[in-house]
Amino acid sequence: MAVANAAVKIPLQAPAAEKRVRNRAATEQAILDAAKRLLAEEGFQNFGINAVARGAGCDKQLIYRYYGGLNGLVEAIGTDLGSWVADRIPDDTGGMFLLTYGDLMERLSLLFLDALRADPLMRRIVAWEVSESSEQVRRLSEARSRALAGWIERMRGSLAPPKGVDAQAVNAMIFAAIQHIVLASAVSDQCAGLVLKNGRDWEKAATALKRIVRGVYG
Amino acid sequence: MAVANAAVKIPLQAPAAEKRVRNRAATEQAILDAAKRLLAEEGFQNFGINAVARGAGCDKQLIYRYYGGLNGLVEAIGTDLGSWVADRIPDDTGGMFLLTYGDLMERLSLLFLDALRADPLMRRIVAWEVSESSEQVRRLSEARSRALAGWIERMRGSLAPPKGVDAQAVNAMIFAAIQHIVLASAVSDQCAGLVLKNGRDWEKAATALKRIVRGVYG
DNA sequence: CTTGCTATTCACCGCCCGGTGACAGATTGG
DNA sequence: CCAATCTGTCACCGGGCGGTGAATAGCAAG
Repeated sequence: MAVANAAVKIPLQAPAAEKRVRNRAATEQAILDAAKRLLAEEGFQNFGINAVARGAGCDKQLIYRYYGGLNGLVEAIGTDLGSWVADRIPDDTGGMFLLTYGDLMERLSLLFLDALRADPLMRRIVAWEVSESSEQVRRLSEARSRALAGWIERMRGSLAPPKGVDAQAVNAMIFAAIQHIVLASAVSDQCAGLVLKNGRDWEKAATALKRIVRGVYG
Repeated sequence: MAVANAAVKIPLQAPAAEKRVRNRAATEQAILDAAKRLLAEEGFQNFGINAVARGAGCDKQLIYRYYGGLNGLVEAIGTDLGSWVADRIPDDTGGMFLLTYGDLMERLSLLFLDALRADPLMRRIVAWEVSESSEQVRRLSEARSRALAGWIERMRGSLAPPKGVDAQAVNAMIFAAIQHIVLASAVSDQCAGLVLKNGRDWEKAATALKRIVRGVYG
């Protein structure tokens, strides 16, 4: 009764309903999309040539041809990141008047918190950043950093931080806190003993964040 | 003059100067040490049965026999973590009188910052925690969390947080900030645009941290 | 010495990975 | 029509992984 030949292939991906059309641009896009999807959903751990090719429903050879391998593909993701960020974080003040630097930082913090919570790809990239120091991830990290810095710069306008406070260091701390708390919660629904499951939990976190910002910038 | 047989073994690890003595306890310890060393130095990415066995200079079969596989070994690392923490973070107040909750949190923050900076194993574990949600890492995470909570509890003594502040949430933010900034700096010498190379850079970070704590707790 | 027991090693399996060379079908230009 | 080119597929390689069954080397008691 045993199956004669062991190698029964299971069609894991791309049920083949749609026939592959010969179209390089579309294939490139499919590969890039698959890469982003895979990274966002599975994380960087199982991110590889074979997995991306499977996800894109094409042969891995095409990834070498069109992107020059994984490195090039990751770089392409990085290039996308700019517009990606711009699409997901509002650029205006949301109809509020930001009178003080404290107003600004409070708003930036909360926006960044929500944006990161809602963006699995960005989360995976941040997790990657703190886990590995390869050239690949460094490029990605720089792209992300640039996009973020640009956003902050645009929002800042002409507001200047108060004297006597090392705003750069303090802000780095604040953004670090946001990133870590979001990463930790995405993986285990808690961070340093603080449960972060439902909306009420996150309200507490947001309140704490505001308190910290206001404590420093008034 | 070529060597007849191709398989010239290069003695990568354990130069064989010391002959393996038949001693189960010692071997178990060697395996555990190798695992911790490997995890601390290489990170969780290439952490596996084969690598640990190589590092310990013994056969991987022994890891299965003595620890029941990688899971058991990781669990053993977790068990160690309690004493590990106790050895590395001072338990007393360092001769200072902590009069207020702000005093306490300032001191805890700085101690934790330094301890984490000095402990690569702990850093790798934290990075692991935010990158993967397997059962393995969950155990490790819990062990770390417990050890840390115990330490804080011991240090806290009878000091109570001020009313009107959600100390748990705020503290989670503060510890999150510390963890992320240390992780990021360990990998890329910077975090959110803030350079963190030499001691002066870290003084800035510490000052910012104090400012944040004092801003909240006075 | 022989008989066990225990610690340790060895050989091997199947699997998936990254990477490459050769091939097949469509499209285009002369 | 043929030839060149482009897009896409396939088969294969070496290597490392996790995992397992069997053999071997040292010790201890009888």
